Amino acid sequence: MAKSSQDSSKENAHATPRALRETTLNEARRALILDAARSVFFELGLEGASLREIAKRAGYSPGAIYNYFNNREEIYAALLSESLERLKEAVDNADGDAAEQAAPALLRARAMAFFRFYQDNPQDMDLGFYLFNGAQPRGLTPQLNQQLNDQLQATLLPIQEMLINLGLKEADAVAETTAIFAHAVGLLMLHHTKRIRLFKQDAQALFERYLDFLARRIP
Amino acid sequence: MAKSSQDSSKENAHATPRALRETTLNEARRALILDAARSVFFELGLEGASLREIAKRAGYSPGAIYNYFNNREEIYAALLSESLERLKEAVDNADGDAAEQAAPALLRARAMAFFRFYQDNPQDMDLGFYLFNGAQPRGLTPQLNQQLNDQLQATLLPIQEMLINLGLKEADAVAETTAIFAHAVGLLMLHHTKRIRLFKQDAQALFERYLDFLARRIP
Amino acid sequence: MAKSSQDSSKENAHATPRALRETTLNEARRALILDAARSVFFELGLEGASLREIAKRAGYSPGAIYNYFNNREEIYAALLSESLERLKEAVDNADGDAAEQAAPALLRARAMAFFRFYQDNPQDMDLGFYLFNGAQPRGLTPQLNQQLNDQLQATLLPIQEMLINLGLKEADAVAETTAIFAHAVGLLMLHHTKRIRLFKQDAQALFERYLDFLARRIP
Amino acid sequence: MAKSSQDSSKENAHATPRALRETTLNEARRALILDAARSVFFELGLEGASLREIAKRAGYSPGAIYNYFNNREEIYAALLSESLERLKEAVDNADGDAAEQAAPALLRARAMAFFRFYQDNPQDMDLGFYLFNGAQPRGLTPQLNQQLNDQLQATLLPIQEMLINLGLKEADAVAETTAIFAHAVGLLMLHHTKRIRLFKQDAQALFERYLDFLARRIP
DNA sequence: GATGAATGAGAATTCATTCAT
DNA sequence: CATGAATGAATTCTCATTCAT
Repeated sequence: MAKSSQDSSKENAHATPRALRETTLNEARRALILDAARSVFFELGLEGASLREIAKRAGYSPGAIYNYFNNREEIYAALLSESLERLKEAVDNADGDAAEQAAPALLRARAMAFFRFYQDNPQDMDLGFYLFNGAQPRGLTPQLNQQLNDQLQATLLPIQEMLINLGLKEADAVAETTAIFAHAVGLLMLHHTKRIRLFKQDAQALFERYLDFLARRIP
Repeated sequence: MAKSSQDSSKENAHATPRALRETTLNEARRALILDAARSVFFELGLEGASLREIAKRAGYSPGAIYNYFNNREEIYAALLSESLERLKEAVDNADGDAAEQAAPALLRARAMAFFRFYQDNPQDMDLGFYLFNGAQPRGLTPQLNQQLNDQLQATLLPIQEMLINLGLKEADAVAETTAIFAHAVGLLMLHHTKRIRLFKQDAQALFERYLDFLARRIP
Repeated sequence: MAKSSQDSSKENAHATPRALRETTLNEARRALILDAARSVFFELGLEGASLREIAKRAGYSPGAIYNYFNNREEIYAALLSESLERLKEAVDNADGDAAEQAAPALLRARAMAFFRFYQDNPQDMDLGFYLFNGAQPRGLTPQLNQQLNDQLQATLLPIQEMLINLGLKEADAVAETTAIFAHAVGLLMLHHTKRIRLFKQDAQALFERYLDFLARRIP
Repeated sequence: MAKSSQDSSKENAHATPRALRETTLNEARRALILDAARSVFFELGLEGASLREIAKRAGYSPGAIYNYFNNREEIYAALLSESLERLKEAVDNADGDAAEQAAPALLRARAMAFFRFYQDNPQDMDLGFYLFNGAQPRGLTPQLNQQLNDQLQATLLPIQEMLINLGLKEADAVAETTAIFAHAVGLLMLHHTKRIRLFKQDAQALFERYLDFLARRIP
């Protein structure tokens, strides 16, 4: 089944050459559709992102899409999942040269990586808001919904870990992580909708300011 | 020009009795439509809020609506404007019995009033997100957009004033107001989309926590 | 509301000239659509009878149809209802010159009228089979279903009355009416599907034969 | 020519061992598909019986089906053919313990067997109506159509024989057989569509009543 | 023989908006 | 002012069938 490409690496373990080739092809085509979907979504936004348009850009007839996805929402879910993967990578790689540095520096690096990812990729935020709207977005199976939730949480783990590392108790670390997340989200909203201009403020500067205050609270 | 009734008070300044009567009638009918729109929007959400449904509830035919609004978005804008009025009222009345209290208490009361308004009225948040998405939402004239922006800012003024009152410089007060706003928005997003459950946190508690830390920074 | 034209005669009782004109126009347009639907249904059968095709033949866009009918099934229901009206008329008028005749002659005249109606109008049979398929055809409200059932029954009443007139007890008359109905339906099926050719028989002759035997049983 | 497997016994007469094996295999696979089709058809009805679903249940890909049938209708034809076989079997076996009984009892037993078969297997009736609709159903070759007609006729032969046995002339026996067939079909229609409820009658009781009257006419 | 990707036509609805009346 | 009929474009999704592999 082409439709469940998630862990194809394992599935391919003992595949025949032919099956392997087909799976690979399939994934390439799935990726093609996802690329088209992303481009549509980013250019035309939610409203313009119709199956027709996605199919057209992918060079497919509308019906063909259903060989790779069960419905429109699943495409978005796949897009979001992939976006969260990139986010996770961004946060995981935040330490970079600073890997040897002290915990406070690492905390800041990771939080900033999170912030910068969404600051630099506004469309990824839209994606998240679209699908994270409501407890269980229509069209998504509970499994898919759960998976996306898990991915989101995994993304924030490196920040939480560092807070614990800095001496916070588990409970406090979770609360603080949530607060950091919320603060970032709020600022990013203001930033991307340009409402922040009303206050003549800069989102990134404000987020750094928040981290400054945080650093003072956690010695 | 029945369609731009916003500042009708000024327009009416030198109106003839007949024109005045008509304008008044017009506004009453506009209000009727807005009532219908609000009820639709609150009951069925954005998706279900079709012009037809609004017209039906207002006792009008679909076409008649266009005598009062240029398009569907304008109705939403009017709804949002009215929502912002209610928000402003909520914040302005926050002092309540505490009016005689010290500045820190007032700051907290006002910030909490803002937070609570959106916590208790999720639909008002939806409205805001729908129209505040993007620099100049489709279907809205720059004037209308500006007006909504102004209303939003006016809403936060009481908080900013109190920060100045507490000794912050104008610039710092604006920054802090923005930060409070952002933090509230971020938490409210997590709250209404129920994502906050992932972290097993409570939005209001976290917001109060934020205000606690703020109070320590501003003695 | 144009959509419930059923008892428009009563509704029009005290209508203003304008309302009257509009109602009349409306019914004419409804009739236009029904004509188109009938022609589609009769030419292309069930499968080809799409809303699109009906709209095209009626000179309407697909969406316009929905001003007159709530869905596709309702059109068919209206078609069937109208067909049953014609059937009823045929049976009611069966006595004709024979009105003065003896009961046995009248019974035969009525039964034959029923039979002939469906023999001469095969499409009306298709219509009936389509909508009378299953206890409550999808898309039909219970009310509509009930109405059609009632119409069907009313159609057979003149036959039943005559059987009572001939001395049958109520219960026997109902059973016999049902049997006559079933026999007619069975023969008509064989006739219209041309299966009767296999037996080199003539449907009408067989039905008359059935009535002959019946006459002998009921002296 | 795998696709016209109907009289494979003759075709195999002088087949090479290899061809024989292949033909046998083929028929087994055809049967597999038919089993799947039957299960789909009985579970989901005509509407839900898509080629895809049939293929899935048969463990085939959609395309593979076309190696065994030229189109969807042909599958239904095969299903109907098989249904008629079962019907024939039911009628042929009707005599049962009554085989030694008098002709009137046998006539009744056979007619009732016919009736009961369709009363107990509504889906077999649907199948028949689907394909016996119109002189030469779409998608069916004249040959196939002829074959199904023959099968249907063969089914009624035991009844006709018994009528002759009871003294009816050939012509009368055919007419009476047709009438019995029609009466059964009409009642079964009323029964399966539940219309018979309108008259508060029982289909089987009415059919027995018909046979009672018939018995009196044929001493 | 079998696959399954792809087509292309088609399905019923919905809706904001326009405009003659 | 108000009507409501009409448009026309759009929506997602389904399916029998074909065909390169």
